[in-house]
Amino acid sequence: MGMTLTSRDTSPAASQSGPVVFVVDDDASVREALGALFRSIGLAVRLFGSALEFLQGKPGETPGCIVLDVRLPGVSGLDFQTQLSALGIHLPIIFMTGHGDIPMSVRAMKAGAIDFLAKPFREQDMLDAVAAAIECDGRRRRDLEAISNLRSHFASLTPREQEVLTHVTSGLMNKQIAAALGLSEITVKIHRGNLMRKMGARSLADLVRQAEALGVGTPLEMAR
Amino acid sequence: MGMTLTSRDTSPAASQSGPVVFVVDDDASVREALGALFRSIGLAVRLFGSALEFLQGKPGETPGCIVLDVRLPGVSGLDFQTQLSALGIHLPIIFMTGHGDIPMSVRAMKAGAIDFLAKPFREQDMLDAVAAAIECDGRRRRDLEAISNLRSHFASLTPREQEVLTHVTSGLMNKQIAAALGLSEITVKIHRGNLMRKMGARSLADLVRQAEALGVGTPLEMAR
DNA sequence: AATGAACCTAAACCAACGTATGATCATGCC
DNA sequence: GGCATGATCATACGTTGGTTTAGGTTCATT
Repeated sequence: MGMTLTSRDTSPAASQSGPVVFVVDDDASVREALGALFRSIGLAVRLFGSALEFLQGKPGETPGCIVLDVRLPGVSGLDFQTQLSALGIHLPIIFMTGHGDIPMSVRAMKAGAIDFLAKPFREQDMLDAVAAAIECDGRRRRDLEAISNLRSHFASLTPREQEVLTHVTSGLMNKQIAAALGLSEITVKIHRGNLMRKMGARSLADLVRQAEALGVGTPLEMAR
Repeated sequence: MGMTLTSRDTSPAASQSGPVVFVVDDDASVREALGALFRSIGLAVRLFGSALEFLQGKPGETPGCIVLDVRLPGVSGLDFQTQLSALGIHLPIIFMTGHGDIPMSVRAMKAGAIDFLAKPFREQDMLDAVAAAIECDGRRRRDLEAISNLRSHFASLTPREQEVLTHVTSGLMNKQIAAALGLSEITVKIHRGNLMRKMGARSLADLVRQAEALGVGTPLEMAR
């Protein structure tokens, strides 16, 4: 097969199709074999010969996972894992290697890899790992989107409203918040009503949970 | 930060001394060498020649970690890891092996092992792993104790109070709770006041956070 | 100059919350 | 029987929460 670069799949709707398996391996035959394997179960695939090539694409938005050879031209797969993390690309990684050792695999797993397969591996093991990785990425993305929504709601609050929110979710009464911020109680009530509406919180319990997810308004550990 | 608590493992007051390293290896010379190593930095050590021997002691209460050879008489170290988990013994495990392979190490790490060291390893690596494991166990125990306190508080509530708590932390008003439980509003107020006192919650925000930690009173995912 | 956004406040009002006080009833235990 | 506990309800009172209406300021943008 002369195809060396990205083999964009037939499906044109690359936006919201499904999870994609990014295969990064310098051995073209391995790439192609893996590509065929994943396509055989209906997964979209993109193939890359190096880390740089992979970065040239714009991953990170697309859901899926990375199948990564430890030995790459240029950087090592382990270092690449670190780079990706630093770049904010948190796609689950499945490592594979022909000449790996235990410390290598342990380092990869400690750094969050989903799996680490020594060549030769059974195809089923790879498929299982990819399935787990995609499942994991899906969960991560759902969680991320949930708190992203929360954050945008929080960002839509005025500074004052944000202050009031943190005080409210800390369990302070309107009177106390007013004193803390140098306001009258009625003003606090106004802000409070506004922020409840903007945050889409239908009860104080709602708001506290949202604040918990956002990491705001929990000043001290609860007593006892 | 080595807490230089005396290695008086002789004393029967094993209650609140410090973290203990449980070494499980069938090779007596390895056991002794590890024992000496850990004692040299002020850690308490207990040595075992087999998994059974280890279980004969009463671990699980004592904070610390396990240093475990993969090859053991009887069960394999990996299987033993599973057994311990099933037994509710969640001490962090550091594996070591002279004849391990990558799948073995990956399985161990996936099952939650702190580290997996191939012999021969550097002493410093083992010490680092043990330090990390003890730190991890400390965190786990602190978290566990916190929610254990919460649970005992929750258990001290009467059935009715528990019901009311879940409804309150779901964001319902007293009136709605009363309707849901077939009570009058005043009765709900009574229960509510009592449970706030018993739970040691000084505000509704407090209570919601406690309920969150307990996993009660979060009926539906928040809208939007 | 005008507009709008964010901020602040007040008066008035109603709903919700919380805590007494006092009482009834059933259960289980000594 | 006597006792404690849990559960229930009522009346009453005071506090807290929340909205509406009706103002006011400052500041940046238009």
